[in-house]
Amino acid sequence: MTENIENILTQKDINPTAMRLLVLDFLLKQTAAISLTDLEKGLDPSDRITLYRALKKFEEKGLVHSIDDGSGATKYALCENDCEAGHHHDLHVHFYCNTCKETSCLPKHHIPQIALPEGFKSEEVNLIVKGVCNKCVR
Amino acid sequence: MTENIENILTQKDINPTAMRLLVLDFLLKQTAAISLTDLEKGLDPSDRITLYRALKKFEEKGLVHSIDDGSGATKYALCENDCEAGHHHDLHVHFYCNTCKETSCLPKHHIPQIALPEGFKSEEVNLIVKGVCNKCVR
DNA sequence: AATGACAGCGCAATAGCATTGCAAACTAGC
DNA sequence: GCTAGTTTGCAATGCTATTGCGCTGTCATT
Repeated sequence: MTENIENILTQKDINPTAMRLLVLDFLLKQTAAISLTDLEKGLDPSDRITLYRALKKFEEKGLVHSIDDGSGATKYALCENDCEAGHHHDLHVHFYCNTCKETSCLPKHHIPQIALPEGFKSEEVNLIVKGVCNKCVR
Repeated sequence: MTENIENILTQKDINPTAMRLLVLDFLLKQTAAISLTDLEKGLDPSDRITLYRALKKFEEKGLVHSIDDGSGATKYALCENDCEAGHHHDLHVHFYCNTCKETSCLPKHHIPQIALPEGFKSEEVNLIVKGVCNKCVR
């Protein structure tokens, strides 16, 4: 069981330490993107800085991607399989629910091509839709 | 001359104080969206808090809109004419230049409709394109 | 088995940003 | 001129990201 998680790390060239296994395990259980504070609360007696560095390492190695949803805190979520170190493919839409404050990925919804004016070169696109998610709507 | 600026404020139901005239005047001179810190530096011997509250007031009254470009600092830019108090129409794309760190509005590029999954309700869309702007590209 | 290099971890500390409370200064209406 | 309400400036708070440093455990080499 833990073998699985460990494999994920080693495949991404990340040393599987106890702390990192915990973090990855926690991430795998999430349905939405989580902030550093969420992670800290989820893994109670843990140091915030250590978790921060674990996430940074994961991001650097292409295991998670970070999302800035405008809530002030950076959110993190596991990447799709096709991400590589330093070369993210997270060109999908993120959804921020104004009610439950959860940020989730909508990987099926690709970001449409934006026609930029002459001389502009696009390197990255960030599309956040805010509203009410399917759990909060009624 | 100052008459003009004053009129803009009164039309938006904002008391035209000296400070606010200065802020609006500064905003009118900008080609890109500016952060609070930019504003503070541009109007040198001014209190950051006062400027912050001026911008808040402007935003509340529909004179400027705020943009979170992921740089950590909120940027502000004047609205188009069709904005009203509490009811913004800033559904245009924002461009963040990774080189000069400037954020500009691309009002001609409307945000395409995003088809959300069942049960999701969109209230606001935030589309930031990052790359190199026409001044920095070569 | 001892040693040394190194990675990871936890604590402390820093810096930048948004935001609020409070008291002084100012403005407008009476 | 006086009072009420608005605006301003200072101080302070809280949250976030980020870095430095020393301790600890691990692993390889001798």
